[in-house]
Amino acid sequence: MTRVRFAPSPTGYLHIGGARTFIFNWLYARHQGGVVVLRIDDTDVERNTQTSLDSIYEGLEWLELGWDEFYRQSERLEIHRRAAWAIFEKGLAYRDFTPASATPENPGGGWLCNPGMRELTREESDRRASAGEPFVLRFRVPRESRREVVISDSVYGRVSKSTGDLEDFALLRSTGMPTYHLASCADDADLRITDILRGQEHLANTFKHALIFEALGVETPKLAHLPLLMAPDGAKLSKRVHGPVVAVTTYRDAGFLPHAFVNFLALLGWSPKNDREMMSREELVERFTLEGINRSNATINFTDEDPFDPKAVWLNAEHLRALDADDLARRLLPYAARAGFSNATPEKLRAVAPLIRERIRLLRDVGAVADFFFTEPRSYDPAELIPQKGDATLAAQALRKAREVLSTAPAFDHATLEAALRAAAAELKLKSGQMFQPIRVAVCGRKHAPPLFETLEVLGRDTVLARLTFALGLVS
RNA sequence: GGCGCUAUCGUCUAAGGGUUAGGACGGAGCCCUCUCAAGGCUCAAAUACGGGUUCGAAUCCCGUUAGCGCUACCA
Repeated sequence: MTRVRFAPSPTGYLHIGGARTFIFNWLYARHQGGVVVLRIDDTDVERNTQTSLDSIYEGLEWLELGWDEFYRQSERLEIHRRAAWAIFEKGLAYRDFTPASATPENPGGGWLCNPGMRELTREESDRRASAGEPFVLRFRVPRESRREVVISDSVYGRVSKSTGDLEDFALLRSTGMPTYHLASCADDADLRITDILRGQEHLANTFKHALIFEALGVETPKLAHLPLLMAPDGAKLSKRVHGPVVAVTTYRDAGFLPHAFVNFLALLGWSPKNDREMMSREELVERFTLEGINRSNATINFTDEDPFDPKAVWLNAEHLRALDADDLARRLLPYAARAGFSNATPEKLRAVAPLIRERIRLLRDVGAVADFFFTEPRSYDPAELIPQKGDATLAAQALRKAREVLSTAPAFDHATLEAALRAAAAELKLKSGQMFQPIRVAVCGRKHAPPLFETLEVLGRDTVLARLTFALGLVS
C-alpha cells in the first residue's frame, strides 16, 4: 500500500510551493490508490505559530483535495528520542558537549566533525552527561569505512555523495528536542511511509536521511524530488521576499477555482506528455506518474502589478467556462457580496451567470463585469450614448424608439426583444450597431457589455425603461 | 569556498541519436459578430557556449558559463 506524506512546518502561511508539493503527493497517492498523510513538522518550537498552522489548514482545505491521516510531530517526541538513542546505542552517534555558541563556524572550508567529541570514550561521555553537562547528539558519519552514500531518486536518478563531504549532523538538540532530520526519518519509518515526494531543496539532505534509515535498520522509502518553483527574479519562492503574492489564500480571495489552481500547479514541473493542459481532477489522477516529472526548476510568471501567472488565469477562465450555471452562480455569490451587491440573490446570480461566464477570468471579476445588474448606472459619460457616425439627435431618436418598442413588446424575452429592436432599427434606417450602442450604454453604463437582448431580459422591463428614460434626459 | 542538481521560444513544456524542433499561455494580425468576450485561422518567438563521439547530436561524453539548492542545536 502506497503511503505518502506532506509535512509542512508551521513557520509561515501555506505558499504555492508547499501547495504544489501537497498536490503532487495527493495525485501520486490517488493514482496508486494509496494513503495521504498530513504531518505537521513542528519540532522547531521557537518558530512555530498557531497563525501559521491555521493558514496551512485554510489553504489545504480550500484545495478540496483532503487527506487520510493526520499527525503532529510535537506529539510524537518519544518516538524520535527512542530512535535517536537506538542509533547512539549502536555506536552510530555521539554526544557533542561543545557549547552552542562555540560551534565551529566554517571560514572557507566546510565543517565536518568535532574530532575531540567524536573520540570521547563512552565512559567519559556518560559521566559528563550524568553530571548534567548539555550536549547535542550527533550522527557519526562513517567517513573512514565507506566512501560514498548513494541514493536512487525517481526523478534525478542515481545521485551520490562522498561521506567525506557530509558533516556530523545533529540528531538531538541540547534541549533534547529532535532535529528535523531525525524526526522526519523516525516518523517516516514509524508511519510506514513508502514514498517521499518533496522539494529538491532536500535532495542534498537525503544523504543524511539515507544514513539515518540505515542506522535505524529500515529501508529508505522510495524518493522523488521535485524541481523547485522560482520567482521571476530568479530566486526560490519565498514568503519573506515575495510576500502574499505567493500565499495560497491570495489565489482563493481573487477567485480562482480550487481545481483550476490545482491544475495550474500540477503543470509546473510535471507534464502528461500529450499536450493536455486543462484537465479534470480525474484525468490528472489518471495521468499522473513520476516519469512525467522533470528536473529543472519552473518560474512562476508574476509581477508586482499582477501577482498571477497569465497561464493560471487562463486555466481558471477555462474551468470557469466549463462550470454549469448553477455551480457558477453558487461560487459567485460571496464575490458579489464582497463587491457590495447587497441585492445579489442566488436567483439573480443564476440568471446573470450565463451572461458573464465567458467574460470573467476570476470570480472576483463579477464586481467589474456584472455591476449594472445590481446597481444603477448613473455616472457614465453621456457622449458614450452617441454611436459611431451619429450625433445626439440620432442617439435620442434611437433611445426614444427603443423605449417605445420595449414598453409595448408582447413578451420580455431576448428573442422577442431582438426581433422588435432589429425591426425598429430598420424602420429608422439605422445600422444595428448604431441602434444598439445607445441602448447598451443606457442600460449597462458602458460600451462593452454582455449580449444586449439577454441582458435586457434579465434586467426586466421596468428597470430597462427607467434607464432609457434617464439616458434620454442626458442626451436632450 | 566545498558539495549536489539543472540548462529547449518571454513563461510552462514536448521531442531522449535522423522532425520544417511540436503544443500551450502571453503578444501581433485576420475571420465571426449588436459591443465586449468566447470561438476559428495565421504570424513572430527557443535547443546557453566550446570541444568531442557518430554517416548524423537539442538528445550521448567532457569542459566552460550561468542559475538554483545544501553546507544550523531551521525545516
